[in-house]
Amino acid sequence: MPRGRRKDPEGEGAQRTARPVGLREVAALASVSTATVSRAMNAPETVSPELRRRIQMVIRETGWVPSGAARALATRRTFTVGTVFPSLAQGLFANALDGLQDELNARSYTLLVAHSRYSFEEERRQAIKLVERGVDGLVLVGRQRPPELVRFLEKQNVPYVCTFVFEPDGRVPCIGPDSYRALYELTEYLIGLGHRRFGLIAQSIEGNDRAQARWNGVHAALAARGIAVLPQHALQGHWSITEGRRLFRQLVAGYPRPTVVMGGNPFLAVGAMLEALAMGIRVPDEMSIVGYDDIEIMQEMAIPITTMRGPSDEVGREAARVILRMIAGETDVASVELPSKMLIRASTAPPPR
Amino acid sequence: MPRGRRKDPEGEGAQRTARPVGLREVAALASVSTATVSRAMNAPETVSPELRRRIQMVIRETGWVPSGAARALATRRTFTVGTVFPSLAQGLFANALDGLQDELNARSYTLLVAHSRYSFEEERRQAIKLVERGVDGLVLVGRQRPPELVRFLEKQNVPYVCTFVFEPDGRVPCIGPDSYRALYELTEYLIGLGHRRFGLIAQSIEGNDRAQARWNGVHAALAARGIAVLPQHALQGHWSITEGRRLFRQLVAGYPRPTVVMGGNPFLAVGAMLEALAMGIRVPDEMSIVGYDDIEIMQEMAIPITTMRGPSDEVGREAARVILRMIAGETDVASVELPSKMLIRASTAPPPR
DNA sequence: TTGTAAGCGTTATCAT
DNA sequence: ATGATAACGCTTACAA
Repeated sequence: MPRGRRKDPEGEGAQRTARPVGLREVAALASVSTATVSRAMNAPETVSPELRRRIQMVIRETGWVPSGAARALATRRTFTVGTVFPSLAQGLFANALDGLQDELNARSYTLLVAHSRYSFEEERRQAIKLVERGVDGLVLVGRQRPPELVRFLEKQNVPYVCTFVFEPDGRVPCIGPDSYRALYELTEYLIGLGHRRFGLIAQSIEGNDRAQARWNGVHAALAARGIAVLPQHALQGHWSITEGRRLFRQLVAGYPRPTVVMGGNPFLAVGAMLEALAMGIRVPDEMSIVGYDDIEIMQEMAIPITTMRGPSDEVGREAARVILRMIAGETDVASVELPSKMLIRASTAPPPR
Repeated sequence: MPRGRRKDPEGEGAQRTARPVGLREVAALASVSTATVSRAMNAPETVSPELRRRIQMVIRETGWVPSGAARALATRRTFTVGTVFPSLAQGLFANALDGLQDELNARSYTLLVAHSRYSFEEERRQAIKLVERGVDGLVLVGRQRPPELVRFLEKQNVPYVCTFVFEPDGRVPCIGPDSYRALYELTEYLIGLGHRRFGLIAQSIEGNDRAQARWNGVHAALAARGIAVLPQHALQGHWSITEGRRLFRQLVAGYPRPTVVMGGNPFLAVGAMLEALAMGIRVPDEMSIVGYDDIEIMQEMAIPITTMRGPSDEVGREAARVILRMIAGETDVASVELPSKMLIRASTAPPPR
């Protein structure tokens, strides 16, 4: 005769650990059924004002807090959205996270976060963990990921969106700037100024389709004009101001010098600018410098830096809206392209002579 | 004769929406009881290798993912920690979040985030929401908060820690730098250099006990030497580089000028420095400038800025460790002070003449 | 409008 | 070592 967990509610056994109040206690105290309490919470209009009042009182008095786990189990919804970002500390993602949280909060969703450290394998692990936790939807970064993960998400029927990219192929909504086009345009502007010798300093594009798309945009624009980049004029490294200085130094050490240097992110651009100033290179007369994306310091420097500003908190906000629509069951959710904006500042001019 | 939800598992009704595989299906396919499958997951050593193998196979084949909600309901644990930070986008908090996530992830906990936008009321709401979601513990910022919230957390028995502060009073663990002492020391250093006329630019300290503690430290150090700050030399505003410039301009417009300007955060300090350079004020000969906390640009500027570096990702890491210990039921968890470090750079020197 | 009770998918107790 | 089953705390179909 198997018995399972002992029942004994208010039986002889003097319970030492007073069970926390639950829906049942509230119902009992308000002299209604548990169903009514539940309705009073989730569909107040279906409960008579009188009962509603009584129930509210009891809830207040007892300080009852409904159990999310129980609710999730019963409804199969957690009202929770998960994100796997490469990093949480980088300005770009931190801003997006902030926007995401803002928008989710407004619809009383909660945000679960994880980071992948730019590793696909880690992204996969984290995403799976989030699905186990029961997230209703997922916000990921980039369009590229292991097919294994994609299959998993499809099988589990977890909706997700890709952010910071815009490569609509109709399968999964993308929310972000079209980095390719943004850099294509920025490059065209520079070509228009007369530049022909380009120097490129970028963070490593390995496992980073956003960075990849940016460089593709640059090269495409150059190729369209028959311009080639000298091998020693295309450098990759880490991302930081210090790294920007280092790469810039390396770039201008040889001959011929580029007439314009493009930084793949704001830090590299700031580093390049600082190093140029330190080396006594006159910007923009001797050399132009541009960046990608915008941080406050770029426009506050002695010579403000021309750049293409991407939307980052707006990516978060829009991603929230889109994923919520998918969760709500909408089937025709489209990708949304968020515009980048070219900010022409003092760091760019026609090449010397 | 009430019936509740219809049961009919594999009854006549051809279920169109195939129920997702669950523990039961796995158990059936492996020809074991659900209890055994559960054990194979949570205490493998208590299950015979043979069954373990069989179960693993079935799990792999079916792609079963355990339901976090059900598990949470049964165990009353979610393996989830929540945070309510004033902002997610600010470098300080973004770093802490990153460290927190890192450390939690290593112990397979997941992080739920919310932000309060520096509002106590919002902090309260968010914290309650997180508790409803079932977080096992909470990481908050600062020592000060509505007693209502404190009571709530105590009543619900949710452990929490306070970060970015160190004011151990034995009740709740604090993890952070002693900002008061940090700025006390920085100020003493400046006094030691000979400075007597201090200019202070800070972000608003309203509802921000960390910023408050910093200024208290400055004023205490000054008071200890009988130094007073002129009213027009203590300015408050927003936090940003632009704001730093604005406040600095305002500060030096009058007479007498301070011989040293202290910025309450890295952005204000950078702004002050940029404005000083733009105005042709020679730093540090004519005027010294210091900041609080450290961001990369501070040491990369033409004149690197002296500052007191606080630990920010370490705050996250340590907070994770401490809250996990509390969740584990440890009762004697102490506060931990994380050291600040004075970084003397080129922006400070004795006052002119 | 309100009540009854089954069911959500696990874990854990007890018996074997 | 394994199995049977109650319990976790809600929601909801159906009946009244």
